[in-house]
Amino acid sequence: MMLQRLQGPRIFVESGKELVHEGQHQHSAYVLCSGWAYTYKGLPDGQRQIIDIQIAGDLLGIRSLLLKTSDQSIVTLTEVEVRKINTERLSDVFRSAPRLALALLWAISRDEAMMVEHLVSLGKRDAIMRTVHMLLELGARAELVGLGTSQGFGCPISQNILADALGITPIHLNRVLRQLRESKLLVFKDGLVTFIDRKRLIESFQMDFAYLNQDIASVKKR
Amino acid sequence: MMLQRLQGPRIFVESGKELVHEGQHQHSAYVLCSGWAYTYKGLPDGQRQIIDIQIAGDLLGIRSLLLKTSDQSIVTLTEVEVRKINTERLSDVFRSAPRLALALLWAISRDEAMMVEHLVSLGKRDAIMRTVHMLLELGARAELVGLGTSQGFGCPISQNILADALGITPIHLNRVLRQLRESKLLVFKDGLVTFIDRKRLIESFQMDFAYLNQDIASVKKR
DNA sequence: CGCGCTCTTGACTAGGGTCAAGTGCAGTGG
DNA sequence: CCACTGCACTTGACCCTAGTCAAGAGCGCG
Repeated sequence: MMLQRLQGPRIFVESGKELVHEGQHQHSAYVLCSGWAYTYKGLPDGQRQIIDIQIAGDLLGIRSLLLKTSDQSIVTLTEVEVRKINTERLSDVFRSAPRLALALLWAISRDEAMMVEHLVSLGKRDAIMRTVHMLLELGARAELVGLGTSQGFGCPISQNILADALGITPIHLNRVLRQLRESKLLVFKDGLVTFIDRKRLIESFQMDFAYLNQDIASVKKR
Repeated sequence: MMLQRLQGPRIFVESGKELVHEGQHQHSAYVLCSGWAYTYKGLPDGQRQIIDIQIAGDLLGIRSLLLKTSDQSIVTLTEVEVRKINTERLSDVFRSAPRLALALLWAISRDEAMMVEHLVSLGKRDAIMRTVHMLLELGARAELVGLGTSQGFGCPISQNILADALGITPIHLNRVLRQLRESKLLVFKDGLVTFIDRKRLIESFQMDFAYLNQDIASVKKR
């Protein structure tokens, strides 16, 4: 990617830190080079809904990049390595490299496709399906960047956090995980997700992950 | 907006037609000049989750604009007037008018902010809150483009469709609407939403619609 | 050692889904 | 003019998924 031109120096951040805070005015976007993070939105009553979970190669905070104040918070799940994206030069770069603008747009589109899928999960899938879907998606993405195999992947997410992403309570998530474990479909233990019977998982839950492998439209080829 | 340069001629489409179909390859984006539409994603079991509802002034299909195949369908709720957005010239336009690229990015961001809010609703709010939130949001947006007042607005959405957007069954939505009617908060009848006690609605449900009025970040001013 | 964290499990409850039946149209055709 | 059909909306009875409350286990850490 030509995104290099937009990037600042490497920054290392420890686990559990807030990279961007909801309501923050001077916020920037980052490329996540290594480690895990998640984006959430808080509710007035103190609850929070996790919007998405990011791994190496993902962009952080592009969503609210152009908004004056970020409406979401970003928190690290592990130690991470990020590079700040230089937003002041955006418009210059677009002029000199319009294809980069398209690349950025494409990255955002992929991001949105995942968010849409998440939204569908919360709207129409029950707890087990949500859980399976999320873990399979994370597994597929981890595999794409070499952080896992088709058998499983290291997943530094606590049940509390995963539950906040899935829109269910940690207690119920725990029950679901037990159920999946007992029916020999997958195991999530000690930060390690193991797909025992991946084929059966995908089939019996009718999952479709095409949206992860979206090609860029012909628009770019010119 | 300078979006004019990207637009094709006016097109009129009747109510209930699919503008873009899920899985379609040659799909384009549109500006919705008048009328209502919604975007949904279908599930293998025949259900569907409505992602968002669009009114005059909104963009249709920008989300999957850069993806080879659209993963969502767009359907008209009324007769609509749209203008096709010329995507072949995108990269040219970006070169000559990089600020337009930013404007587009900004439009996408606002769009995403609404989607995030929708996601939060599905994840963390119960049926009444979801309903109130959705109707207040639609009301605020309708008011912004002159299609309603703070008292209410014309809302050409059937309970079935609204339920599919809210992630609840039409039956339950009906119960919720009755409850809201009986507690003298709002009435949704004959395609007309009337806020009886808007202040109490917003207060008792702790709604925050700041995300609808996001200013563009300073990035653009250069 | 005790505190705090994540995880686990059980018992009970409630919000929302399912099933089923009925009402009130607008459209259509006899 | 009056069936007859189809659709959007209502409402009731019942059930099940997931939330709540409560308690305990295992573990890293000051």
